[in-house]
Amino acid sequence: MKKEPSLSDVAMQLGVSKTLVSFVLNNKGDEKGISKATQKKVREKVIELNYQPNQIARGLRIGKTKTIGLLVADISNPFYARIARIIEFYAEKQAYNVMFCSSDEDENREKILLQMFRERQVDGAIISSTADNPEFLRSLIRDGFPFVLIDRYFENIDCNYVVVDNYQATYTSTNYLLNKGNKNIGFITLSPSHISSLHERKAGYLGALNERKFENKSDYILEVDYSDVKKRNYQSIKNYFVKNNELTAVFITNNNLAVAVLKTLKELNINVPNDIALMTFDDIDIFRITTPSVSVVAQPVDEIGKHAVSILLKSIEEENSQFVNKILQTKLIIRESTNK
Amino acid sequence: MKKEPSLSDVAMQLGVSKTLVSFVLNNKGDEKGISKATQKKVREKVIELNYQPNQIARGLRIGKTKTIGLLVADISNPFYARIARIIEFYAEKQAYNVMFCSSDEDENREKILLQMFRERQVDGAIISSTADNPEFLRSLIRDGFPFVLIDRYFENIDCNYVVVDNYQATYTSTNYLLNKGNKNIGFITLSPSHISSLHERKAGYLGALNERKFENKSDYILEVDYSDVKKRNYQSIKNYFVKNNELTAVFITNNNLAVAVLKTLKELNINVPNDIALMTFDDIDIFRITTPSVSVVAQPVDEIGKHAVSILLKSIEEENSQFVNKILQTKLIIRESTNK
DNA sequence: ATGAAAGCGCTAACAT
DNA sequence: ATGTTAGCGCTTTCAT
Repeated sequence: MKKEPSLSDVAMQLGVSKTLVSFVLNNKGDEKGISKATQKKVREKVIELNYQPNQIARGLRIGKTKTIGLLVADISNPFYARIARIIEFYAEKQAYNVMFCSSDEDENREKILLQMFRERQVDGAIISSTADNPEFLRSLIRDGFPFVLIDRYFENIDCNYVVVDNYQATYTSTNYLLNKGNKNIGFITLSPSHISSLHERKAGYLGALNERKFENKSDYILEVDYSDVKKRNYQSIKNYFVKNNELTAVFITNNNLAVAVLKTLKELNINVPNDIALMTFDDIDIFRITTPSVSVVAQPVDEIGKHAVSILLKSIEEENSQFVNKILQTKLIIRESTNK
Repeated sequence: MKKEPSLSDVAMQLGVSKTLVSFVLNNKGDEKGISKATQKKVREKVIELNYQPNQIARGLRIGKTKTIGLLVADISNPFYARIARIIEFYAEKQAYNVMFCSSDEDENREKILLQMFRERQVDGAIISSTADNPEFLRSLIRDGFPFVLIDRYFENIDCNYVVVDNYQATYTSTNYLLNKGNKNIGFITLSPSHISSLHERKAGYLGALNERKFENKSDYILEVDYSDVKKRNYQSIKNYFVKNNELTAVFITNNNLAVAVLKTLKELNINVPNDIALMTFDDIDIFRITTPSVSVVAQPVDEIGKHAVSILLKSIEEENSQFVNKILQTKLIIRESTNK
């Protein structure tokens, strides 16, 4: 790799100081009273040499890298991929760049990746945390490292977060299914189950059942290992449906899992919605074009990304800004899969 | 943000030199003959202070950031999201991090983003280029900036790339459809059409038709604007099917586009595969669970990502390594959508 | 077995 | 209107 021209190359060739060149390039030329003529000379030389400022050096000097870290379970999950795109969009508007990492829902990996982000001096991070014991988040707060949680938060940790009202979402959805006359409603979710969003989704489901005095059979709740879904091992799902064939509806807490369930039902020759109604979290493309199309709880993905970035950047740029907590509402979209 | 402890904090508190601490932390303690006892002291102090090396400073000093850039059209396209995940996986193994950007198939954006990558001193980049006039890639080569193209390459630019045999892929697919007795086979692709992969896919389709002496009506080829797909404006697709209702099969060159077509066909009440057979590029989850499931040309995504990283890192770490060109084979996966 | 000092490329306070 | 200089936190050569 050829050596790139540096500020001093530009300065030297022009017979001026680095300071001057730096001022001009940072648009402080007028403010600092650099003559128009000199400014022009500088800009021309920059183009001639194809000089590109070294942002690493700049970052070291000013203590900011204009980079933010994005830490999610899996960047290839359409929900997170979509969020990544939105985050990129808003970050770029303010000249920030984004670095991503996938934790694979592994708490230990999450810690390591976060540490890596910090060593690389990202100015802050957007995190979908998988932590069960989020002590390490406390230490981020103690150090004043700016971050905002998305999708999941922790009751006993006071920090920035942007989440949706998961309880309300599944409470409403379950009621919808009950009102359609379903008496045996299954619930399929992911483990690790300590994750706040999953936890609350389950609570919303149970809340709706209890309120209507429906018994909630524990058999009707299935927790599938994240790693099984990743490895496409759907045995537990198959067993679940074989065993609980009196179910008339099922709610699924995550898009990946819903895909797994749809595949399994297809294999088992169980028809949606005639044999069983189906509803899931996450409005991704796929659910609009399946036959039947799938009723979903849509998260306001754009809003999540937008708020996450704006809260983070505020947190980075203003010392001691207050923590902000944003709880967004979801939207129930009814399609064919719940239409018996 | 609290000031982080630095190397000299560690050194000072221990009453030793920065050099020594640096040696120990870079595992050169033994080689440099630092006594075991001192090494132990250093490591303990590091933990006590929770010292985290500043990789920006390190990067400036050694001229490497251990970061690679990933530039694609849209990180939220499942094909690219998947590749991103793979690239992350292999990069991490060698202690590299990845920064991503989406060009939106905009050549000018691509140039700017690439420049930004260079200013941020990424050690190299993996690029799915949208360029029509790829002169700026030549200047990367001139500067010795390491990069590898994926998905698309340029005939007259000698550089690293990892692509699939697109001609063969559509040639085989079209022949499959012809053998099934289809006489009027449509072809729906994206513009900008100069992109090598799209270009070759079209050539493969035409090649198969010509060989069998089938006339290729230009009406049967539809080019949809990338921006229309993004904006979910499917009017041209609708018109196409209304106009060409003698089609018995259609091949689509990209997953996003296929989703758009499936939605449109559903709206128009055109049944797949009874009214029309359908086949597309890219084996993403969605196509396995639709009814009917969709026949696809599967790209070896894992292989693409794996090779891209390994070629790039080699290119970064070895001066004057030869350019390598990898052309991978696709796999035709037949599902229900072509089963009349 | 350990340290001093230079320098990566930049910014900014302080000259002049 | 422009220049000198110190220093961000690290690595590494050369001393001792």
